[in-house]
Amino acid sequence: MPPRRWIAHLDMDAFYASVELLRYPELAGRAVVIGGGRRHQPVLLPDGTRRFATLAGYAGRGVVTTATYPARDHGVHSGMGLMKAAQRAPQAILLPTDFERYREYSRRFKAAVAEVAPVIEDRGIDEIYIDLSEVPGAQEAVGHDPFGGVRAVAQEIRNNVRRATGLTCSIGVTPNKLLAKIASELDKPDGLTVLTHADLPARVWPLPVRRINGIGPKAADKLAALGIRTVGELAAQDRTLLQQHFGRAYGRWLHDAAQGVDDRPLVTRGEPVSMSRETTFDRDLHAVRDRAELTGILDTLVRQLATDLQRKGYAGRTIGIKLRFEDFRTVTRDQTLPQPVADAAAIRHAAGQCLKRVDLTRRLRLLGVRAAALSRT
DNA sequence: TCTGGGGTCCTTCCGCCA
DNA sequence: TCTGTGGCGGAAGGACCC
Repeated sequence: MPPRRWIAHLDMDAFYASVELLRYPELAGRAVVIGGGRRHQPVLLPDGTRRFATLAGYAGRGVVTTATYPARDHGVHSGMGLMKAAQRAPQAILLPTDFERYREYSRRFKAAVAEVAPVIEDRGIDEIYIDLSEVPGAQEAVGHDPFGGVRAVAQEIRNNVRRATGLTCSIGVTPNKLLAKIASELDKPDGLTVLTHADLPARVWPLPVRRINGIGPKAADKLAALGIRTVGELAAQDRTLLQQHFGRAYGRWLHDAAQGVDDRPLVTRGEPVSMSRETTFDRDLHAVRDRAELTGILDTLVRQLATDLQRKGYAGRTIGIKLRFEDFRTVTRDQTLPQPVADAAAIRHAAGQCLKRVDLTRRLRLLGVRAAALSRT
């Protein structure tokens, strides 16, 4: 008999916030929000304690990157504007993001997982998929629990992550990536959920369609307009009807997803496709009136991108810019060059050419530079 | 008080060419 | 030669995700 396929999805619990709590243990149990700019660093007082900024009176354009669970209880969620978060939880502590530190903990937890199960798909800084099918013991029953073996393996992974980082995570273990991603959220934080297809009607079908990875706000709205709100309601739909409304490929995928069907393999990381730098201004800028300031920002972004490319050993043949106007409309312009480039002067020149092809009547809120069609140098 | 920054992938359109 | 078709690379936009 072929081994049963067991795919785990591991998600670190409130990752950035939890890393910050490791260095500021006095904040444990408090509403803490990570986000905003460089300001709002904690200040070390003469008596050895620290003074933290709070959300009260926050002014500016930032959004919440992560919130601790107590902050979430006040209705604060990632992606929310900090101004709005300040209204909901003015007493919450505000900390700036420290990506260097999060990346370090990310490396640590992934190494801890790899000691137990080496087949890993990277899905960003705080989550991974793991193939447990071939891990010794994973296929065995334990006592009356037919899935006791794989449960034990997942628990061992959780213990190892905890030992290596001091952090908790949540794991979902199922026959595929789609269900594993859903399952890891069912018992968050610090949870372990094992599901098979037999559990679908009871555990997955009652969930809102948004819980399916790949159904975003647009698709969810469109489904709601058809009276489809839960995964179960989606599962009950006729495939051809879904294809009529969502196109052949996406319609079929929706239908499969609701049945828990997903045979995508794990992708053990390949080469990057693009690299970019972008920034949102403190205030909207006008192409003519604020020309000097815009030029300075563009030069900085170009230099950062060139540094990133060179440090990682890549060059890009397609250089592009991204502009966001005051009304949030976004445009991009690309230029493909005869040869890949990685130096600031060449990127700057190409970006300048792209910029000429945009109507710059409206004021701008964001500027970005991108290199694609990457090759190793 | 609106709405960050870094990505991936997909679709559509267009020009070029066989 | 005319017309059609289809592949392909590049460009633009959009949806989605962490």
